[in-house]
Amino acid sequence: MKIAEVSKRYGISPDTLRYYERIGILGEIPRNKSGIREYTEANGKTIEFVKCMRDAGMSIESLTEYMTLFFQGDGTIAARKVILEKQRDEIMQRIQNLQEALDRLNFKIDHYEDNIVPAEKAMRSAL
Amino acid sequence: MKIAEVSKRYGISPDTLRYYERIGILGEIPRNKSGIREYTEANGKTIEFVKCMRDAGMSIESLTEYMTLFFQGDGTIAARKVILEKQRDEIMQRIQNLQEALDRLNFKIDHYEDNIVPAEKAMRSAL
DNA sequence: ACTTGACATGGAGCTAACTCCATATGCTCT
DNA sequence: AGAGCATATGGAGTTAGCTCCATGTCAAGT
Repeated sequence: MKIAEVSKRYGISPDTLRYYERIGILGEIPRNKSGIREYTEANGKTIEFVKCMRDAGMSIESLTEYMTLFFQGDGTIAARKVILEKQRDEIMQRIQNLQEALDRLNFKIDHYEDNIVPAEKAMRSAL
Repeated sequence: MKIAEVSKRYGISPDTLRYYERIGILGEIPRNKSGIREYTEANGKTIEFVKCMRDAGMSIESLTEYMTLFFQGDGTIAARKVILEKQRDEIMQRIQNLQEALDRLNFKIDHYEDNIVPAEKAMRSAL
């Protein structure tokens, strides 16, 4: 598939796809005889993984490091696992932060009711 | 308390604290007679909230909007609630993304074992 | 009085991660 | 063939959110 379709399928702009390729995150994307990118299904899988990790806050730097190792083959499996485990820990930390903020927001939102109701009462009694 | 203590207590650099103040996120911080900031406990509560929301990915822009309304008093309660609810939805979405990435990472990490073990066996048999 | 260290201010600088642009080439349709 | 549209490339520009710096003031210790 061409870049426009990949862009649409994964919700990543063509510019960003070319950028990812340039910095080595996607490996080499095959081209047709006139130099146009023809993404394979395997490329699609990579892109989906990258998108998922980016959405989870993994840095471009870590992704580049991971993918570079990946493209080097099986000899790098142990090193890659270390990166993934570190990433997992960061994500768990992030989930904890988010949960804390969520609890706090829910508490605040619930208590806004306590304030709004009297405020509305005051308005009504002012009529 | 002075800026250094606040910085240490909440893990935010003095530069960032001054920056937050400048863009209106913290309101006016009281000064002593020689112009030095003397943060009150209330300022501390605000800072803690800001830190929590920033850690949860709330943008500076949204925080500024929210805090500006907050400092305008009770008339803005309804508007503030809307912002918090929107933020809550974003956080829930983010948690979902993170959970998805986490599942994926755990799956990958578990399967790395499947690859590493044969690789290690190969090494041992090569000795 | 002098040195030292925390603090203040305005503005410049920085990093990550895109995003946009000018220019060029190629495919497709009529 | 000409029009119109997708794509390619190299490089500049953008945005968010800080972070650093030069310069200056002030309070406390010696």
